[in-house]
Amino acid sequence: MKKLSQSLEDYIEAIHVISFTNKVVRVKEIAKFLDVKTPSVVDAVSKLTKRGFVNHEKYGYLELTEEGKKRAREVYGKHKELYKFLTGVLGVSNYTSKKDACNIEHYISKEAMKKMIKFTKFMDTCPEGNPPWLKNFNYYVKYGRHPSSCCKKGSCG
Amino acid sequence: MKKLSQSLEDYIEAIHVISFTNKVVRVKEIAKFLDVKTPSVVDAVSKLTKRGFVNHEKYGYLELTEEGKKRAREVYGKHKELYKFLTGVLGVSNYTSKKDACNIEHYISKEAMKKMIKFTKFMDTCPEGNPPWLKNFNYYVKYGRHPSSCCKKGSCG
DNA sequence: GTTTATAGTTAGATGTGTCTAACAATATTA
DNA sequence: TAATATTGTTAGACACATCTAACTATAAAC
Repeated sequence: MKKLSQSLEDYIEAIHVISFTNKVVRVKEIAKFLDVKTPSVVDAVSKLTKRGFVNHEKYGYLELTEEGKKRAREVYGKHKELYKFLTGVLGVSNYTSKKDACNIEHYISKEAMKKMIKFTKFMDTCPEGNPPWLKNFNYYVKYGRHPSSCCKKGSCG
Repeated sequence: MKKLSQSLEDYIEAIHVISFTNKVVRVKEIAKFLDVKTPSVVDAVSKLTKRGFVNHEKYGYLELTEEGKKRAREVYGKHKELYKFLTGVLGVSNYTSKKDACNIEHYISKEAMKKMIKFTKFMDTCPEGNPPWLKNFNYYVKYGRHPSSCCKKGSCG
């Protein structure tokens, strides 16, 4: 897989996400989305075009190539899963989880990501519904100790 | 708290960690530790000196100021906690956990870090010892399904 | 169909972080 | 203590990512 800087990955991801809601993607939209000025976008897009991730006709619309889409799905997939884990498992606020996911998505390994996804799924597929250990963790966060029922009578870890 | 780039944080952390085992810290050691050339170290150290994180006499030894030590402990603390979480909770390999911790330590928020530390502690202080949910998670990773005992007879989430 | 507004581009500057090559200071050792 | 080896520094180059200001192309309005 070709190496891309965090910055270029962000541009690809931005194009991907913008195209969920907009029929076409324009330079200006990307600038707004990433909070940068348009010349920065033009620069980045030109690099991405050269490297085969983006199609772009001068003064026209932008779109991801197949390779670009693939990469965007990878990065955005990590984003979503990180967000789910941070909010759903650790109970981090939505705002912070989003920010953290935006950063961490560029750095976390495939291996760790897989395990994290597994963990979220392990939680979501609990036969009991809301898993006892999650309730116990939330209790632990709130009161700084395990609930008295925790691990007594084999109730939960 | 003053802002520092990932790179400069790495230099501070390197000085901190090297000083665990070496009486004195030298430019060459940092270069080896971070796998960069010595001019890069000199550059970074000069910036850190100007900004009050490092004391350095030309051609002499290096040491962190009080502010530098404080920052180093913060960053390295995150590193250790991330490592513990990745290996201990998610079961990521030692090698990958170390690499991931090295990157993520610069980006993760205080809020998420706090929750993550809580979670590790929640695991470590389980009255049962090894928490049932962790065993169940490992089972889930291995076999792709919850063990039959899971959440039956109130055994565990 | 001109004029005006909007969007996109180019040129040039800045800041960061890295490198190689050449040079300077300290440490080692003969 | 003079020669040599090691370590540290400086100078200059390059890549990346951003910006402002000036310019150009397309779109909208009159």
